[in-house]
Amino acid sequence: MQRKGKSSESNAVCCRTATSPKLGRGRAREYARWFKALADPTRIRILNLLAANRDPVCVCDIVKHFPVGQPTISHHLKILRATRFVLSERHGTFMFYRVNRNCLGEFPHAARLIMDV
Amino acid sequence: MQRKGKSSESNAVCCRTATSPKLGRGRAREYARWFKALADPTRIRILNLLAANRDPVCVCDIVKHFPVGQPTISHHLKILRATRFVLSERHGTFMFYRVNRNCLGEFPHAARLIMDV
DNA sequence: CACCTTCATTGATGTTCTTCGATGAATGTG
DNA sequence: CACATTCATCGAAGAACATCAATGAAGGTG
Repeated sequence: MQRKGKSSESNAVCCRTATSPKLGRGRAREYARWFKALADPTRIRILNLLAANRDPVCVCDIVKHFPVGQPTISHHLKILRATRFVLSERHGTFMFYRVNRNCLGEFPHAARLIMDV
Repeated sequence: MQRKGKSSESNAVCCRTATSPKLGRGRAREYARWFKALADPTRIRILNLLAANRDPVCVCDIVKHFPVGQPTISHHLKILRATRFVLSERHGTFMFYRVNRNCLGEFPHAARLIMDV
């Protein structure tokens, strides 16, 4: 590579050397996991359903609105809970889920950390 | 929550019926694709590298900062470009990439559409 | 205590994703 | 025009993912 200085010195290849990313590999992995939780249409709509309901919703009621089985919904809920997008509480046999509205504020924050100077 | 008519009729299972998601399936797929573009640590760090450089950066300069090959970087750039997270322009043999800062504003917007009432 | 309901977990299957090496296309250089 | 360089694309391999049917666990009901 080393496209050579027409005269001499510059051993810069194409352009000038770029500044490295500031985000460490660990933190990038964290963010990726966070975004990956939203990288599925069903999960996005589960989140949207929960947001549309003021009160917590139980799993069987969520299942009714989607063309996938209950184990799949449980799987998605587990991912959403692990990333803090939803919160859960149990009442007897029932598990009630609700959206974690604190997450709303984290979006601009994450965006700034990744894409801002 | 409608714990089922102790006496008779109500065949409602657990609670009261929940409101359906407002986001259509098509739009949810769109958003999922958008978030999926950020669901990889390498892509997040590429974005962060481009954001850290005021001037556009060429592919070979990006490659230098990552432990993956040039075809892989090109693949990631293609995804980031398709989702408008980065913009590109060519100069001779070189392709220069830069972050699309307009995307910053889209994060809170998307979050509100999905998670807000 | 036997039974039912709700939900989570397991194991399997097909699809999608990340990565690689090899190749191709476009452009510049002697 | 022959050759080198930059970058994109292709095909393959392995990992990760979404989904399902079956099963398990926890709690309520008679």
